[in-house]
Amino acid sequence: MTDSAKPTLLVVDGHSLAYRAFFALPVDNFTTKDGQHTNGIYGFLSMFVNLVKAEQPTHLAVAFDTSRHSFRTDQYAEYKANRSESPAEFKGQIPLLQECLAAMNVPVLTQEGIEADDILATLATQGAAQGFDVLVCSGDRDTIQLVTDDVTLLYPSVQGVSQLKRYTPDAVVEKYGLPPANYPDIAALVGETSDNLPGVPKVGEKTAVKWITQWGSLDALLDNADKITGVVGGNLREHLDDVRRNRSLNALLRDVDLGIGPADLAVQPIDAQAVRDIFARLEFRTLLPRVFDAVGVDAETAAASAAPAVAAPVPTELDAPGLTAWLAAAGETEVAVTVTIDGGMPARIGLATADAAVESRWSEETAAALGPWLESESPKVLADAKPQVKALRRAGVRLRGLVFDPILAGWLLRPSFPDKRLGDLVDRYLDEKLPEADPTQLVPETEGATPGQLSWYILRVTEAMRGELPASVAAVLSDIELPTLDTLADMELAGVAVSHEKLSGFSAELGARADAVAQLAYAEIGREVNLGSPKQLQEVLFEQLELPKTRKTKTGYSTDAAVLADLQESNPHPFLDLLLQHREATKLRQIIESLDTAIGNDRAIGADGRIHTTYVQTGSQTGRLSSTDPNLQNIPIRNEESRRIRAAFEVGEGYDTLLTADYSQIEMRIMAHLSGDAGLIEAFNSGEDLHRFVGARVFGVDPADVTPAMRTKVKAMSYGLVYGLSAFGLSKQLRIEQSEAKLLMTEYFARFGAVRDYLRSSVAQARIDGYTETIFGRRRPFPDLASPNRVLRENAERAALNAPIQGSAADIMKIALFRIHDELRRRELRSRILLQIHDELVVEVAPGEWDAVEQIVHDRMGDAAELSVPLDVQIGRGENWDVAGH
DNA sequence: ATCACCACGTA
DNA sequence: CGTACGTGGTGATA
Repeated sequence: MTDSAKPTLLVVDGHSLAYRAFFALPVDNFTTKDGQHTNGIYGFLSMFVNLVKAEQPTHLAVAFDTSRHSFRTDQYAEYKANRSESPAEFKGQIPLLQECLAAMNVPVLTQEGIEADDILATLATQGAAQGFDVLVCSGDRDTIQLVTDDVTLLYPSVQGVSQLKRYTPDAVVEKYGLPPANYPDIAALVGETSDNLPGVPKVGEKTAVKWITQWGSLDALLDNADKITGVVGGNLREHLDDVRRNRSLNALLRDVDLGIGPADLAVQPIDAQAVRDIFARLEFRTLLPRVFDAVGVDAETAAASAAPAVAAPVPTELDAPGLTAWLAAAGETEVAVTVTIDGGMPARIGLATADAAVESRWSEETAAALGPWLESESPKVLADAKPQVKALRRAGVRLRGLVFDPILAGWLLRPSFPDKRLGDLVDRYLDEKLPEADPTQLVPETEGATPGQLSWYILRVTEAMRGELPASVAAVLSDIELPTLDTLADMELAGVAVSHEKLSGFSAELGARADAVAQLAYAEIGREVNLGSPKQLQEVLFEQLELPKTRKTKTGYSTDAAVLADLQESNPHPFLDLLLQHREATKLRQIIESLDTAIGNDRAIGADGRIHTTYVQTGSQTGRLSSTDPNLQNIPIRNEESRRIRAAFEVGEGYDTLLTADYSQIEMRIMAHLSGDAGLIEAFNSGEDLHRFVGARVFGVDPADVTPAMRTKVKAMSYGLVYGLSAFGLSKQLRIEQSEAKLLMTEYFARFGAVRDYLRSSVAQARIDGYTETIFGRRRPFPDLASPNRVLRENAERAALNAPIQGSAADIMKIALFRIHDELRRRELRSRILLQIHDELVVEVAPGEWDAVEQIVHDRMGDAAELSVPLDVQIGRGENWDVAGH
């Protein structure tokens, strides 16, 4: 039992315990979606938080080995030489575990040439001398020698890392028959297989203890070795040097110069935000509350632990004249604005400057007082501005002067785990807790922040974030994202007209076909199964029909379309084709149904015969938009039948026609620009079809002699390049031998070598910087480029190779998007942008405006960026999206 | 109800 | 063993 008056020092051998956890926990249950194994990290942290909670140490450190090399291997090259290389799946976990500990503000100690246990021994010795109760936690038996009245060893049992056995001096005597200080003597005689230290043959623990007890010490025993009788006596005499060597090596260093001592290891409050971040990356969910619990902070208040929160001002409720006066006083200072929304319309509005907050109900009078200021260039900050901008527009107010949106800024800073709510940003950048009402309570204990208070927080978060925004990222925010936000609000409000009649007719047709095909399929196999269930299909295909097993998935064997097509080729069966037909019909029908229910589904607008998607501006890691509710960026186009869906997207009433505009090969053009490859640049400047031009070069023929097969091959190669395609992937896609794919790549790079050089150097630069950058300065971090896990690292390499290309294309499209929007408005044209599908725009053109609109769209897309190759824009026109898209 | 997984639509 | 997304069904969990 520890004396509660004494401070408690807990020192842990991180490496050995994580290694035990690695083997104790099934790796399959502890792997992130990217493929990072986390079982060792999880097991260690799980044990560690239990330990901290149970022991309540006042001082704490975790030690790690630096490498296999140490002063012991210098003395004896065979030391631990029998140990096999630790698995790669484990190695990669140590740096991540150290990151977790750093986030928890737990000191991580390492020393070149010194093993973790020597660090433990040094700290334990110093701690005991300085009046600490010391707890040593290690999986290495040599640490038994450290046990004294002041030092207790916690040793993992064979059952697992969570069961720790306490070794006090009494417990050591009970188990080994000798006091802790003599344990190394026994170990030296017996030997330690795991350290590759052979002992005296035929001498086990029993004999060793007997000898030491008899002679009092190892030295005395060795001095009197000639007095030992029998075979073991002879063995001892023959292995005296081994025993001396073992004893020398198993003595832990107690005087390592660590530069710090036990007193420097006082337990620190954890960095709750950092813990959340690293746990999110490792996909640990249940561990988070346990960590907060162990350190005495509950998860909800953890964020507020460090800094004392400044109380938000109590906002003053103002009427219309009050608002006018307040705004006049605010002048041109930056004001944060929060609009609450009810039924799509503004309900309340809160305004804040650095030292004051006011708010008001939205009414005709207050709107009239606020309108001119909201529509002025006076600088404003809104968090997640788009829905608020939309609500204001519905109320007839066009917000201008938006200079910052912390949600967008947060996404630009960390696109992989964007903070979605203001509360997340308050946690991260202010280290405070945003007051939020508990939605589960009818009468919440804590009131949620009011709009005025929210605005006050927004302003403070903004100030904190500006300090962290690199200039190039700040420029992306103000020059690209904020103007885009404004445009997207109008696009979402406009919506796109979709014909319910066309859709419902087609849906019924497909439904009837799906049913008929299903009946035929059932007949083929003699029973009814759920054709939508991969699990049931596996039974049919691989058990009943005994078709060859296909690509493995996590839960069995794949039944996807590519696999079924392969099966149809090798083992033709009518069921396969029927299944494919059924899949196609049901998939199309499902898309149609979801579109149909989305028509006029926007509560705020009512049924207007149009679909209003939501563009998620923070929806990608590369800078692209995403589209939800419904997703209008994945409407089918590939085959004739699916185009009937596009035909249902029509020009709306009061408008004349739809215009589609798309960039042709924008990513390859960006590649040409970034790589500066003379051949590729020439290809785009020549006016020749890109793939024909490239094909001619690669195959050494005239452009006119490039066959369709050649064109297909170089086209696949060109597109694949942007994604980091391998020879294996290329051969699979083109269904050619790997050797041929390899040859194709060789020939391609022989002609377009600068492309390869660029791709390589861009990944290399990302490895140095830790992030990639688009032409316009948008960044994307890639921590996994440094991972020792090959799969993880190579995935990161491909994504890093793609990010500047896809991201630059997204930047260019956004620039074109808002410039078109702005010019249409400036010239007071009624025509409006409806949709953005990454490299395509759909515009609704008002009567008499075609020529002007076509010109604007073409030119603004064409001159959105100045590259070393032209940006080619294809324009289409028609009464519906299908026709216009041709 | 919520989650993971599979499958599949787009650029 | 090619990047970036969102949706919907199934089947296993709670």
